[in-house]
Amino acid sequence: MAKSEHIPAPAVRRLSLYLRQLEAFAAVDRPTVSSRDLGEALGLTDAQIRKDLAYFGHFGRPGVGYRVTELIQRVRRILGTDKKSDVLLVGVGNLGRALLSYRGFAKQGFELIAAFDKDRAIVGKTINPGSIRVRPMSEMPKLVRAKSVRLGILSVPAPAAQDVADRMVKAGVRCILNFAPTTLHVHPGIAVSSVDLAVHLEQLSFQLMGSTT
Amino acid sequence: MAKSEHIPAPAVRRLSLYLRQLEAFAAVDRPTVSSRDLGEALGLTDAQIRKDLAYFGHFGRPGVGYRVTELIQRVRRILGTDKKSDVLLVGVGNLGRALLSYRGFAKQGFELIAAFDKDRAIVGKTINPGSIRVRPMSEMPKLVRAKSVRLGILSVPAPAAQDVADRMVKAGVRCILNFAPTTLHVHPGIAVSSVDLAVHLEQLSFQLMGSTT
DNA sequence: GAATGTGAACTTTTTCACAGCG
DNA sequence: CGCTGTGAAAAAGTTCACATTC
Repeated sequence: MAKSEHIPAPAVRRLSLYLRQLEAFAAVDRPTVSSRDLGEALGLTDAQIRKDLAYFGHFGRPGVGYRVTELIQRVRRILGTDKKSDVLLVGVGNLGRALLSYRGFAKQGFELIAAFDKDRAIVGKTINPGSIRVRPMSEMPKLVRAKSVRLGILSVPAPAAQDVADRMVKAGVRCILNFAPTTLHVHPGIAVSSVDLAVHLEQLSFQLMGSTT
Repeated sequence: MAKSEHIPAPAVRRLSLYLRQLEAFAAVDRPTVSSRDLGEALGLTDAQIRKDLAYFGHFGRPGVGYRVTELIQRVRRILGTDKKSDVLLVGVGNLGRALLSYRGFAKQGFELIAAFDKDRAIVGKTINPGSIRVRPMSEMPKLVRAKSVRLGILSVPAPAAQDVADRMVKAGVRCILNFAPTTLHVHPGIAVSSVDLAVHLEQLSFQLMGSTT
C-alpha cells in the first residue's frame, strides 16, 4: 500500500496512540514489539495495528515485529512531529493559562510561541514559568505572517470563538485546536479539531444511565 | 426504533452536539427546528440527525420539525443530565486547577464536589472562586461512598494515572474522564473517556502534512 | 406542502485468515 | 516457527429516497 491511498481518519488517530506506546516501550529499552504487544497495551486487536501501519509502509519484519526506535521515527515523520512546529494560542483564561503551562506540547514537537488576548487587564502579563508574554489581538496577524504559524489553539469563550477563528484563518493559520464548546464554520482546507468537555462528560453520563438500568 | 436496540457510539456523541445547538436555538426563542436546520448549524446531514434522534424515540412532527424546548428536555433525559451529578477530581496541577475553575460543568448538570491531590503543599488550599478545598488522597474513598460519586476526573501526570484510576474504581467510581496521556486499563463495565491533546495536535499536524504536499 | 421516520443501498471500517517472509 | 502484510468477509455507520403524517 504505502502509496497515496486514502487513509481512514480513525487510523491516523490511532497512530498517535501507537507513537505514545512505542515511546513507553523505548523508555524501557525494548528493542522490538509485535502488533500483538502493542495491541495488548492499547486495548486494540493486532490486526488493526498491522492494517493501520501498513497504510503508511512496510515497517515490520515477519517473525520479528517492529523495531521500536525505528518505528517511532517513522511515525513521527508521518505525523509531521519530527520537526518543531510553532503554535499560537488565543484566549488566556483559566484554560488558556493551563495550556500555556503544559509541558507536554514541547515533548511532541509543538512550541507555543505566542499568546493573545483581547482583555487589556491580561495583555502584557507573563504567564509563569512559561515566559510567554500575552499580546494584544492586534499583533496576531503580524506574528502569524512573520513566523508562518500554521497551528492555532483557540481557548476563548464560546460566543467569541467563531470570530476569533475567522481572524486566525484570515491571518494564515491553517489548523485550529478548538476548546470552545461550539461548532466552528471554516473553509474546507482548514482543519479543525475540537476538544469538547461537554461531549465527553455527557457520553460518560449516558453510559452511566445504561449500566444503572 | 425507540426500543432497546444497540445505539452506535457516534450517535451518542452527536447527541451532545444536538443538545448544545438546541440550547442555542432556545436562547433565541426559536420554537421549532427541522433536521435540516440543525444539520446546517452543525455541519451534518439532515438524514443523520433524524436517524440519530430516531434511535431514542419519535420526537418530531412531520411537516413541523422538533419542538426545541421539548427536545432539549428529552435529550437531557437520555444523556442523564436532567439531574445533577456529583463529580470528583483528582490531580490539582495546572490543568486540574483550570478544570476546577471551569464554569461549564455546572451548566451541564455536573457538580464538582471535591478535589484531591497527594501533594502536601497543595492539600488544604482552596482553589479560587470555586471554594473547593483540596483534600488528601486518603479521604477519597470515604467521600465516594458517602456521596455515591460515580464520575471522576483524572488530571494527574501520566505515570500516576493507572494507579489513581484503580483507586477511584476501587472506591466506587464508575466513569472516568481521563486527561492523562496514557491508556487506562479498567474492568469492563467501567467507562473511560480520554481527552488527549497529543492525539488532537498530531492529527492536525498530519493534515498539515497532506495539504503541504 | 413540509418534514419526519425508516427500510434499503451504499460506504467505511474492522476483523478474519492465511500465504509468505525472516 | 512467529509474525507481518493483505485480500476477502463481516460489521458498523451513513446516505438515499420515499411512504406517511401533520
